Amino acid sequence: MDDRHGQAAGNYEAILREAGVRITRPRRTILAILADGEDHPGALEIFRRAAEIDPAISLSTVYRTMKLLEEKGAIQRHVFEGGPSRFEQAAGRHHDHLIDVETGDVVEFRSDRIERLQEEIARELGYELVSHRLELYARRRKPD
Amino acid sequence: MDDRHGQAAGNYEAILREAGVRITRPRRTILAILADGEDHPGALEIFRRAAEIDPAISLSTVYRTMKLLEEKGAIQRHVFEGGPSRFEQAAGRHHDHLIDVETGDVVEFRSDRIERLQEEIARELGYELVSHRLELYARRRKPD
DNA sequence: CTAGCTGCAAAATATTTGCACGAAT
DNA sequence: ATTCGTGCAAATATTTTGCAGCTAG
Repeated sequence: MDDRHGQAAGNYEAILREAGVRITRPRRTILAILADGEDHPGALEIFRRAAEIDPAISLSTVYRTMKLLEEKGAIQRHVFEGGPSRFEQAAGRHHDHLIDVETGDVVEFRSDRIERLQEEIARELGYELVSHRLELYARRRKPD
Repeated sequence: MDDRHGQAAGNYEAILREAGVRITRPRRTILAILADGEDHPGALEIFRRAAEIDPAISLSTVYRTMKLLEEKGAIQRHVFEGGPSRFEQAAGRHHDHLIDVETGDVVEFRSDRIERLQEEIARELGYELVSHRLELYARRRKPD
């Protein structure tokens, strides 16, 4: 079965444990939310969802945990046009994002051709590619 | 001759005048800086350069002017990873950016192939492309 | 036990805005 | 003259941090 998410929750804990980091109550709560989410929530949204489970949790802890997870490579941070940071599980292979400009929804996609072209361009300019960011801002096509 | 910049300064004024906007001292100062710059300065950097010419200028005015110019389509705003907004003249044809992760320098490039692929991907996903953002974060290749 | 976490409040960063005065048309 | 723009200070939004108490290992 494709229990990508339930699996990922355990995976997060494993990653943190291995890094010698304590598994605390707030962290477990946040991890569960990340593992559950099909979307790309921001810090505040994660905080809201976490507060429902454990009202004692603080926004600072959400931010601290996100930073920690990002450093450990467990999640990825995205900053789409004019908005706050939003997060997603790092599990799965690399992909880029299409953002629905009307709803804010995010669609993931991947193009090996574009990936290759990027490497090529960087090389041509005398650089070594470290990372990249490709975002398509688009509007759902109406069948006219 | 390729007096892209001197020309652009006048161009800015024309754009603003046409929009029924007053050409004031601070605006003229900021416009001159934009027209001059070969780089992608942020609001604070523009403010610093402007203050050298006219110490009375305020940071608010820089922000207000940038917003105005952006609305009029005279400049483009970029928000690169983890930094404040940076601006560039909208003149010239579309291009993407490679950011030197060590120095923050920006190299402009353009790839018709990538442009086409993006259109294609959006269409395949059932969307109509509105705009996009492609940034390559890279490090200068050392000749080993 | 005790180093690492947490919540809270305050700071930091980037940007926007209300207001009374001054300048452009 | 009148409207629009400015500087200043205060407000906003997002994220980070100092600190004293709490807790996981």
